[in-house]
Amino acid sequence: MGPSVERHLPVMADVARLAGVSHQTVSRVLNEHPRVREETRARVLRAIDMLGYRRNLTARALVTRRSHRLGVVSFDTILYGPASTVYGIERAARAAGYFVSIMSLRTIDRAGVNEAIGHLAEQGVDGVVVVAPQRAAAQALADLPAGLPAVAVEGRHEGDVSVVSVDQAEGARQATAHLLGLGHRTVWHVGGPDDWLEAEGRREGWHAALSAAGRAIPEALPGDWTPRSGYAAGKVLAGRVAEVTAVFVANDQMALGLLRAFSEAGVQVPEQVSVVGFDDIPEAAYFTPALTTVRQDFGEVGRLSIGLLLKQIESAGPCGHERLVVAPRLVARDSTGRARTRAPH
Amino acid sequence: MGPSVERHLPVMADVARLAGVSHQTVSRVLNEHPRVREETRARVLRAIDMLGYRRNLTARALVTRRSHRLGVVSFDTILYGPASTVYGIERAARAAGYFVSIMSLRTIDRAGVNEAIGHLAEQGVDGVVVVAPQRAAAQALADLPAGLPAVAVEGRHEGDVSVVSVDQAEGARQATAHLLGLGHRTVWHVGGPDDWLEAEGRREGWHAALSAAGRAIPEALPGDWTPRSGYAAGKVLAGRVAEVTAVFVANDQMALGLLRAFSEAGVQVPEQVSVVGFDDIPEAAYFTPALTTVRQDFGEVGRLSIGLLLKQIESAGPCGHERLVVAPRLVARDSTGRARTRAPH
DNA sequence: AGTGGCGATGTTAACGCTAACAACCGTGTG
DNA sequence: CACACGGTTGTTAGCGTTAACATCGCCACT
Repeated sequence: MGPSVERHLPVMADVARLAGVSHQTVSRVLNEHPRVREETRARVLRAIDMLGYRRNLTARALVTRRSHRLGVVSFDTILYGPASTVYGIERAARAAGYFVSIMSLRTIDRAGVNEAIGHLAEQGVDGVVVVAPQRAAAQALADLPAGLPAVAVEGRHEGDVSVVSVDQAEGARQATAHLLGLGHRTVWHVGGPDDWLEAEGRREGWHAALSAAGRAIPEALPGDWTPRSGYAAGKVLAGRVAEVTAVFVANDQMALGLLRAFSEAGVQVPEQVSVVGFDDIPEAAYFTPALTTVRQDFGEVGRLSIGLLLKQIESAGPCGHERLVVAPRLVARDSTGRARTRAPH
Repeated sequence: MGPSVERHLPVMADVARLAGVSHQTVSRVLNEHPRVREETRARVLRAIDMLGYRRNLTARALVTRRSHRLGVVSFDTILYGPASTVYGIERAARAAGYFVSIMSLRTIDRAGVNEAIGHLAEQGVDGVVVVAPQRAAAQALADLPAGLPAVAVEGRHEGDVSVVSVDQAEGARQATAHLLGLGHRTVWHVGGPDDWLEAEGRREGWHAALSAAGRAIPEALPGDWTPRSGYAAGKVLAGRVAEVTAVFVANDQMALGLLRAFSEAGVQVPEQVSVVGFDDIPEAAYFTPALTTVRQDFGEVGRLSIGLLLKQIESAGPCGHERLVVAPRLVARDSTGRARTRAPH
């Protein structure tokens, strides 16, 4: 039998020996250093191939102090929004030559977020993206480990962290304005959970649009993003169908529940009531009726946040916190229509 | 001013100096070695706290040859199924003290999967979970880097890799049997993409259940998981409503499209046609009508796959490939009902 | 012919940690 | 009182890589 089969994986020194060069030359070939003779490079590459050598990026990270890995802290990555955001981040990171380590949290409290960031820092990530749609998560960014580059996504501009977010208020304004433009006197609202910044932004945009038009502002109904809560809100609104002609629901899942409640109560959409959602989940176009909603560009959010993070990492300093905003856009479908005319005009 | 602020992060030696012990003692405290005097431990912990020291797990990984990180290769992590699976895996991994690095692929070909696994191996993960619902991904597992522990999820039992999967055929059988039990003569099927193993399993289960009952087996309609394709299938089936009384759709999103097509065509569900989906996405209970579907336990899949992987890692040897199967279960809602009686019984 | 310069390669010393072994100390025993 | 022993701590040597510097030819120029 040949040499023991159960040996270590080959290391640079093994390649060097086989190629008849020093391990540093192997390193140079791997790092595409320009000052290596073509013939030497070929010999090294052949040796690498023969041994099936793979470099150990852990050792490299130790000496270069760069792991080429980024951490992502998120919350409930099954929800369409966070899942899409994380996906966008991961794609952008990989395009830039970085890996991504993920921590999804079940509970979002300041301590939990801090702990997650701490773990990632120990693991040696070069920076972190915190998808922080909740107030508590945004606050946690105030006490980051010193010197760790970080970017918040969907967060609030607190502390010295750069933030990338979709302009929730703008989306809500578009949704509300769209409904007012169709002749509705006012627009009702089913909101998201109070501790979510996105819920707050959407509520604000809705409120602002109504104010700007000088319309009455109905009290918002509470919701928690789930279809169930939208259903409950729908039951309530269906009972007041005389006065309700348009509803802006803070996300598509709740809009689904609301449509269901309306359908059960015999309320016709859009003939009696118009409905707008938010998110444009893949199912939205196939709701009955197809849902008018607001689409967010998660890919862009991912690209921008990674761009900002890499700028911090590469400049090796806290280079002024920025705030980048991505505009959402309304996608009009069949759940919105002209208001029933109460009085002849 | 005190000592230069722009110094390195503190390392073990700094802690040791401040605590008046050797760095090895610091290491022992951190690793909860039993042979450390209580008072020494306290002094070290105090020093750690004062300096804000965090250990460098990269250095630790280099010497222990254990990164406590696992790689996950997946595909389109926005889809409910993969997203849930990845989430389940991540939770189980963290519960076991492991971190997770994710690579979501856009295209699933053998080369792409291999490359992803290779990158993760270089990064020093202790093992990989490959969420391989497509034939091509499952095949890629045949040529894994030697010595890298791996587990496939939703894959096929090829090569020497352990596999954890939901019993798709069983779920489809339950769905089909449920419909037959309601008096339907036969059950139509809208399938998933041909290259997905899950689509294949669901089709097989449907086929087997019909065969076992000695029923006619209609030709399956093609689909690609999207609501759009379900809608198209729904249009076709609505045109044949005389003969179609029950449909098993391979996932919930397509079922949504199908319900929409039925609704547009005036086909009543479940009065005229019963519909069953697969996945139990959070929206399913709020479709109109609420969708009868098949629920998969992704948490269990995550736990089992991590369990299998850690067994391989800790035994440090390829300990016989296993095949674990998780049973899905039917969730009956309002989209299924008794068959219209053609002839008096 | 001597010297400067540059391209290609080798040598040495980290990076921050753990494993292995050595050393020390107080105590109980022959 | 010498000695063994076990609990506690220190010392040394890597893990596999890159950075920094040293070396060695070779050619061009004065």
